[in-house]
Amino acid sequence: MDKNENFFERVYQIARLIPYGRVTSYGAIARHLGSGRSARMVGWAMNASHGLEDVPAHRVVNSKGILTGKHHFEGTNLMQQLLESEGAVIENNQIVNFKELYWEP
DNA sequence: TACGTGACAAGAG
DNA sequence: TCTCTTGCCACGT
Repeated sequence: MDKNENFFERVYQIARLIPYGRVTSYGAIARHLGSGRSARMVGWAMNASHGLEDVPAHRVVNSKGILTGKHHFEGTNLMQQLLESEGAVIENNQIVNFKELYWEP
């Protein structure tokens, strides 16, 4: 039981550590968890974090800085709106200044 | 218990 | 340089 939340909880914790106006990638989180190539699991954990307000999933994108998961948000551009609100520049579902906002745990 | 799925990443052709 | 394939791990059915 607690094991289940354990892995998820770690992903949430990392996401919660992301400062305002910063973004990170699934791979970075996965690598921090010790499973460099299990980035898919990070996405899965994010899927479970929908109802959690403390998890800024909109700040988590793939290594390209593309808002891959925006499809999972309520609005079509909610994820983009949130990121733009934080000073990010989104273009074509991709963060233009991704490397500038890139934050590693 | 076993198979399929999933918001990715990296390597090889 | 671009596209395709494989690997990875845990959850859901």
